Amino acid sequence: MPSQPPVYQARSPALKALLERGYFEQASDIEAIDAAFERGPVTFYIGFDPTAPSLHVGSLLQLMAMRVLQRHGHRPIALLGGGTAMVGDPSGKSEMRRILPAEEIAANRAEIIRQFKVFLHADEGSENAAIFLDNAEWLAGLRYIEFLRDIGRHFTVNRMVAVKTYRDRLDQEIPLSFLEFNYQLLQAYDFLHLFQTHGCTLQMGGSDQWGNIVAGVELIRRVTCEGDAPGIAHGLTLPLLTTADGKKMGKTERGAVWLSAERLSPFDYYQYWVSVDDRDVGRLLRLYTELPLEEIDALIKVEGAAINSAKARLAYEATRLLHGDEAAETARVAAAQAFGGGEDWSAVNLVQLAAAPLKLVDLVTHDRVAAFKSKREARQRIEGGAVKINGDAITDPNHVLEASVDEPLRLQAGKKTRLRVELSAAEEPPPSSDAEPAS
RNA sequence: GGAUGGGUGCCCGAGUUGGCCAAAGGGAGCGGACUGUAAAUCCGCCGCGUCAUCGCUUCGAAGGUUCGAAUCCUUCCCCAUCCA
Repeated sequence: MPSQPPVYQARSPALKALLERGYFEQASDIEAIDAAFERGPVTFYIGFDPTAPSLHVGSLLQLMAMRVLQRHGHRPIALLGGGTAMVGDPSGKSEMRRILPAEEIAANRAEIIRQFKVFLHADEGSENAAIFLDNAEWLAGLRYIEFLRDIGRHFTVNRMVAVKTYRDRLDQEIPLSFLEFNYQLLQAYDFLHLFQTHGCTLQMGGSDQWGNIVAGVELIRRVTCEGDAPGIAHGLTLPLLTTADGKKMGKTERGAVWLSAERLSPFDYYQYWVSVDDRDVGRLLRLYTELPLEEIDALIKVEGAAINSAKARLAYEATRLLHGDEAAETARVAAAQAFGGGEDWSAVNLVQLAAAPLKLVDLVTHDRVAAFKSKREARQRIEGGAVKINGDAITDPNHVLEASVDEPLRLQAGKKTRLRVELSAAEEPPPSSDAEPAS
């Protein structure tokens, strides 16, 4: 059973904000964390997995929480798991993950750090400027024997096996490799390292990270209690978001909702938020925007279709935070026109193709449009009335489109695809060139 | 290394007396209707193909038997459990 919503009355503004906005799931010692927040700036960290070329809205939740704390004067460390990524976190996974080559992980790093910087300030000279680190720095050079002796001895397998992540895997008799089994030690070691080198006393993470986080808290206690100044560290987890219909937040069939504009245009990002389930709007406004709570309450206190304006606001604010005012405004206008039956699509994405005359099926499956997966499917959908041009359904897949002279075609394909298409005459077809580029 | 049970389409999961299997069923997804760019519901689609009662490629891999194989044989690879 997930723990009940905490009734804890926070004294520190920082914790209060986390609680009110819904970022809190559970903590190792909530009162101590509260007290620490009150006492002064706390250095805290969250680890991010660099196995994808961009973060997505799942990790955005963590960033938003960090942002809240940073705004309250605490110092965030965004840790890139370049080292642990080579091991692979088994948390919440039923199968061993593909292990990425080091080069690929390194290639993802720059983009992810860029995204960190959108949400966390790292201003020179600021007390609580965010710090960006990669645990490959200290993990890559670890020596096995030393690690076992210094760190490994603080862990008992009995305890490790009791951790939910591992226990589930064992109970279900799904193989858990020794490699994965070590993940927890490495993450605990990260925390210890940050504790010792940066005075980091709080680790946060998704609720699936609970076991790993607690392991770090305990490791710090064990290691430091041997010295003269026992150290105390804490852990706090954020809820694992699921949408009202029970799916993981941020996953669509078209893939994850990426933060990178190259992988998901601001318009599509905006669209993601506009089309969330009614029941999720309030929660998402609290988590993914910085609107005051009273304003959010007012927005969602409406009946029926009026909730759409709250969604529009959610989409606008979320897009603004990530892509900036201008992109958000463009997306807003484009969406309002394209989906509101407007004819002014000037803000809608424009695709220019030099391919006229072109059959409708070919247009709709063109790489640059990609509304349907295959021609076969496209044909079926077209015949079913899924495609409209300039507002009129066209049900003949072989309908031929000529070059658009005056203004681009307004193409509607299925529920979500809205594009402007500028068709110009095809260039001289390369004479059946098998003259492939010499390579 | 040995024994046993397995590897089917995005996922789960039928199918193994050889043809009626592009492969049941469910889920997910997609499209349509209804709506509010929501949910629920209903209908349709759901390997690919120049648009097809046609073709091509799929049932771990490679061969083989056969008029014909996901279904039989051989070898190999992988996974799980137990034993060493």
